[in-house]
Order: sequence, then C-alpha cells, then structure tokens
Amino acid sequence: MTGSGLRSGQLADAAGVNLQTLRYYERRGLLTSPQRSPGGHRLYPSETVTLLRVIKTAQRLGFTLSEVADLLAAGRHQHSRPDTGLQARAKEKLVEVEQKLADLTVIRDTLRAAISAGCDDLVACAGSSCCPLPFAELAERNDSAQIC
Amino acid sequence: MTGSGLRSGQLADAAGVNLQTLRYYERRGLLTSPQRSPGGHRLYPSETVTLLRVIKTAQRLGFTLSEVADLLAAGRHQHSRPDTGLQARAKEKLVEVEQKLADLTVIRDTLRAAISAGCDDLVACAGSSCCPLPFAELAERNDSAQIC
DNA sequence: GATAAGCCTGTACCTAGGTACCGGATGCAA
DNA sequence: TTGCATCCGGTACCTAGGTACAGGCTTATC
Repeated sequence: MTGSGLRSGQLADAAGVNLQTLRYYERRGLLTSPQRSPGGHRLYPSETVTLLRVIKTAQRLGFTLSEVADLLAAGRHQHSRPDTGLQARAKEKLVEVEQKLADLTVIRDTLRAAISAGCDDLVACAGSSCCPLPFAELAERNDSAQIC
Repeated sequence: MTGSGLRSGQLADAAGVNLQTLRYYERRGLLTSPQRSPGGHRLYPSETVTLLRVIKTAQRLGFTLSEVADLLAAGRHQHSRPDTGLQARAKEKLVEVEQKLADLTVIRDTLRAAISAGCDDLVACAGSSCCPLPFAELAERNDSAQIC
C-alpha cells in the first residue's frame, strides 16, 4: 500500500522544492510536523503539495516567509480578527509594492538620464556639475531607499 | 595643522557611514588602503568623502558593491574598454531595473485582483477555482522571479 | 539476509551588506 | 605623564531563504 502518505523525497519532487527546504519550513512553522513512520520517517498528507504551492505563490507576491507563516496560522485557527486576514495583509503589501515601484521608477529615470547625458566615469561625474546623477541625495525617504 | 588627512572616525562622520563600513569597503576593494600614521592609524585624503558619496549613489541606483568596485576600478586605470565603462553598465542595469519593474507590476496587479475578489484565506483560495491568485505559476521566467 | 536507496538529526555554509565586540595600541590634550 | 578618546586587527554576528555535508538509521528490493 502506498496510500499512507508521501515520503519527504516524494513531496519535495512533487512540489519542486529541495528536501532540506521541507525541514526548513517545518522549523519556520510553515509546515506542521507530519506523522512519522515507526522508524521516524516523515509521512505527509497529499494536500501538502497544494500547501507548498500556496507558500510559493505568496512568496512570489512579495510576502516573506514569516508573513506567510502568519497568514497560514491566521487561516488555520479561525480567529480571523479582520486585521490579520489575507485582505488586510494584501492591502499592506500592495502599499509596499507600490512604493517599490515608485522607487524603481525614479531609479530607471535616473539611469536613463545618465545614459543620455553620456556619463562614463562616476568619479569624474561627481566632480562636474552638469551630471544628472544625484550624488547629493536620491529619494531618502525614511530610509527605505534600498532598491533590493 | 589638521591638513594631513582625515582620521577614520572623521571620515565616517563626514560621509555618514559606520566606521566599520570603511574597513569593510577597503576589504572589498572600494577604497584603496590609505596612508597610515606612524602608529598605524589610517589617514584619508579629503576627496574620500566624495568617493563615498559616489559609492552610495551607485548603490542606490541598484549597483551591487562588486559592480561599484568594478566601475571605480575601470575609472581609475583608464583602459576604458568601451564595454566596461559606466555607459555600458548603466545600460545593462537599466534592463535589469526595467525587468524588475515589469515583475512588480504583475505582482501589484495580482494583489489588486486578490483584494477586489475578496480573498481572505490562502488555503481556501487554493481550493476554489474562482480565485485570481496564480497558484499554478506566476512569471516563472528563467528563475529571476524573486520580488526582492 | 544483503545491499542500495532513501531519510534522519545536527551543524556548517552560502550571498549581500554590513554591524558589533574584544583586547590591546595610539593620539592628543591638560 | 597621565588619562581618555580613538583606532587597530581579528573574529563573530545579523537578516532572509535556503543548501550541503557527515555519520548513522530505515525501508525496499532481490
């Protein structure tokens, strides 16, 4: 009988993740500890494949693993305080993403300006006053100016 | 006379960076080893303040420290093969930034769709077929789908 | 029952860009 | 010359998200 669950290697293959990643997610609280065989090997229910796809999707949407863990926990025990659900988190994340888009747009425009101005040496540019590169400041909001 | 150069703490203050960061940049090849006092303390020329501002600017434009180091090196010994100058690098970086903008735009639109569809539980959404979240795939170009 | 494949835990390592701490040496002013 | 601020090198630590390896056990197949 092979109906008793997926072994970790099978799950990893099915979900397209590394075997070590499964144990890492378990440590991080994204996967609950699964049943074990008499000898101690993990046996996952087959829904775990879906769960892993959910995790990867949320990651691609910009959620960190901690945030994904929270979202999954919020879904599991349906306290569902309205400020912890997916709706609220997605709205917050949308604001972050829009901010990053704005930052990157400034960066894109600056790069374009440097290219059309013909800048070819950073140090020389910093010395001349006709260079479009913003050596003084560039979008120093709060301190979240990292591009990535 | 205080005209003999900046001590590391003075430079760090003037440029707004951590003292440790200076030594880190030296290790990374962004700053050349400065002169030393008889006792071994670093003495920086005052242009180094400008250089640090150049580095920070390039970073904000999305260049990694390795790339900044290359750009500075390319500027220093003017081999200036046309494929290593700022022009060429800026064009490459522009392509990267534009790609990131495209990715983030897809992500933003997906988040908006999830919000207006009223999604409130990731696992439930993955089960229903009417959810706009892309559990199957999302912009899996090459593998550069990380948001950040 | 032997043997290979798979899985176990624990720990170390990776990238990127720093930051922090330690014990000891220097620099500078009173 | 004493005393304190500063700086030195070396090493460890941090976030984020994993990946790799070692040494030993389990499971499955012949």
